[in-house]
Amino acid sequence: MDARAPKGTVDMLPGTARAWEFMTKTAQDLFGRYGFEPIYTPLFEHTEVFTRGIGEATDIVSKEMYTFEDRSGRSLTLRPEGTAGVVRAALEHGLAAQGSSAKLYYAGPMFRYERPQKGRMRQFWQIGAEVLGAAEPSTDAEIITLLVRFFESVGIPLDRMTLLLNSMGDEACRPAYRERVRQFILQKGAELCEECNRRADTNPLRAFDCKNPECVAVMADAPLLRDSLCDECAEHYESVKRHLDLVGIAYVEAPRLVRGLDYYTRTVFEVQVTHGLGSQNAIGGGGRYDRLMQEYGGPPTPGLGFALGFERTLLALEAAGVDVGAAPRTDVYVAAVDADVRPAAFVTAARLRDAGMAASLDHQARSLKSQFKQADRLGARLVVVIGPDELASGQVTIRNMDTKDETRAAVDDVVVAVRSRLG
RNA sequence: GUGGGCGUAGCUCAGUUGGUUAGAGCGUCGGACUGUGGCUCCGAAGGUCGCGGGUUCGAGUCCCGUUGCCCACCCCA
Repeated sequence: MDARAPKGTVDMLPGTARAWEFMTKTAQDLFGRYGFEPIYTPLFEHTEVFTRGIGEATDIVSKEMYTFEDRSGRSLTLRPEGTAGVVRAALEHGLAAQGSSAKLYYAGPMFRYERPQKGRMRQFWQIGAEVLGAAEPSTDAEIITLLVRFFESVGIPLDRMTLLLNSMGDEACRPAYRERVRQFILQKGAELCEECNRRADTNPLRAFDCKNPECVAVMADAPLLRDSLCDECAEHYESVKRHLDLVGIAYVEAPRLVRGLDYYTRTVFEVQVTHGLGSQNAIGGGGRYDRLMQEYGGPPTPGLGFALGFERTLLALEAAGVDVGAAPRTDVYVAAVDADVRPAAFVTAARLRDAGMAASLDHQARSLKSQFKQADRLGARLVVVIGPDELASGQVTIRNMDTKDETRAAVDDVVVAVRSRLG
């Protein structure tokens, strides 16, 4: 068989896995301080959860989903993002029912059928946070702050990230604006690429996302939503900015920032970095989705959240020269001189571990010399040597690997002796 | 879906105009007078040269196909 992982997936070997754990722990601690609680939702959902939530016309739904039928003929889809499932779960369990609110975070893999490249995988990991049942602009500022603080906490220098901010309007002002953009595109049709022309009817705002230089140039003259926000949206947006100012979170207004999921309303944001991501630039992003719960048939429930990518965050950290997650270091290595004393070494290591120390030993009857090499490689500060001599006198030898001092201790006292020597 | 680059030991790579037993560094294992590490020295193990065809007396080296990886487009985390 082919031992290689499927295209677009990777094994997270210990070095990467440690970074994953570091990021997860950082999030658990930080998000907890902001009042968020963990939630785990299924890795797959009924396909409709995503098609209705994310939007039929989006790239994700139209060409990137892992959709399959189970043995009963249900259409299921591996989650391409985390928000839809969390909102669905909140609806199912009434987590934000009747005016209550919920603050939830999750971490885990997402799946999108794409051509892999730097910072882009078919299975990729995200941490996300969602607030359901909160409409106030201070909530937007709070969750944006959390996102920025997370990146700071793991070690991305502030001067390497940019927070982009925009408002997408709501059902009161977006439809009219959308129509204006559509008209604009139709008018400029000849100057825009084929894809953008197609977008005119399906999702005109996405034309702002086109990287084609000519399209970018043309779209630069397109009407901006900022100039046609309804009063409520404009007010909300201003308030979000004021709250960010209050806590000193720097942002750059990006009136053309349009994110790839249809459920966003009002606030959208994205954190970009300049180094390490190849042709990608966003390490995290999110926004408000005040109509998503209704889309699922639930009561009107405002919501907002963000997601950040593990892989991209790690790339940004590496580019910034941040060393994440050192390998665990062995405190003490237990060396056996010959086969007769190996049971004693085995027991000694077990006792040291039971007492809370990190102990290692050889199981392959290697020479004493190679056991020392191993001890050195593992970074052991002490080596407990057990041999015929020691056993005869009921003692063990304890060598300090840094100073090379060797002392003896009674076998029965080895735990205490090692602990005191470890300081 | 489209385009470009690349696939040689566990890892990073060399392999001359096609020519005999495919190399190096690192890593691993063993050894350098009797039970002791980091440096040094010696030695060993380890390779279907991605896979399949073809050209040739002969191919890791050339041609075709295929597959995988990487990077980019698209879009996003």
